[in-house]
Amino acid sequence: MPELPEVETIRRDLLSRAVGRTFSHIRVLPGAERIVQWPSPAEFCRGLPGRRIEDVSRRGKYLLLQLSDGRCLIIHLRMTGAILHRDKGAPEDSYLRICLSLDDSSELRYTDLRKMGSMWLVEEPESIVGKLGPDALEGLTWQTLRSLTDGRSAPIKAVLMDQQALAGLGNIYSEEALFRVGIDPRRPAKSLAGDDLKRLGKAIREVLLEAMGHRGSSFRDYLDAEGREGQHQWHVKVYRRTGEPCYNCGTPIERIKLSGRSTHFCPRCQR
DNA sequence: CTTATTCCCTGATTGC
DNA sequence: TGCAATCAGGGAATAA
Repeated sequence: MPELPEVETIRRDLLSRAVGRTFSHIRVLPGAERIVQWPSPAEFCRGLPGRRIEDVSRRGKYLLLQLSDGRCLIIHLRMTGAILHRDKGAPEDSYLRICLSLDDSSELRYTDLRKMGSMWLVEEPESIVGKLGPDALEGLTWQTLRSLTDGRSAPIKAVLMDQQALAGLGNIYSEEALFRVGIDPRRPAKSLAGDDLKRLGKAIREVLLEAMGHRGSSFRDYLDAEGREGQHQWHVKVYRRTGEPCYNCGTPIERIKLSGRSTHFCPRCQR
């Protein structure tokens, strides 16, 4: 389930592997049409060939490929999407949904077991990513956190995962950041003091940078653009550790449902 | 405006 | 052991 560190890892892979390359043939495999959100799959396949990839950027969990004709290819991986940069003749990958051939006999293979990912080919990227809040890595200050949490009675974890408040955090890294600062994920966002928010902002940054240092977390499906797993799953403190002892105090990690999402935390360390 | 729930999708895991 | 129910979860849509 790619969150900010995973998407950023892929972005960096693509900077060296795809920037400067030009799209040739595009294939949307049968049954994968709904991944292409805009324009129609047929227009999508006609629109990309001949366009060079000028840059790859990121907003939250969205990847943006800036193209030579001024348009932008936007990709969201949802839970099981991956972008694999392979030689044309490489062994086939499971769950291939969209194949974007490049001019150097390589291809970007979009694989996605659950077919929930999305792509857009648009003139104006803000039409897709404009609704996002500030990026959790680039745009985070504690004053920002204050303005996001102000007046909100929703659990702090729900606010951290709200992409229109703060873009980039999902279940893994919101849980890890809250554990790091000892804050109960159920606490109403507005109940956090300024000092809590300062520490939380720092923890979010630290957790994201550490995960990026490990090239992301591979719990089930995540692979980088070279097809390799990340390593941060071996370093999480609470995520999916239900019943296992807290590394701080030994208390079993609890799992609850919060806003429809499973949530892991230490009932003793997080108040 | 807010927060909570459902749906999408398919393979892995859990429970009886 | 076998098979059905549940789980995983980002974000859009919908309900309240």
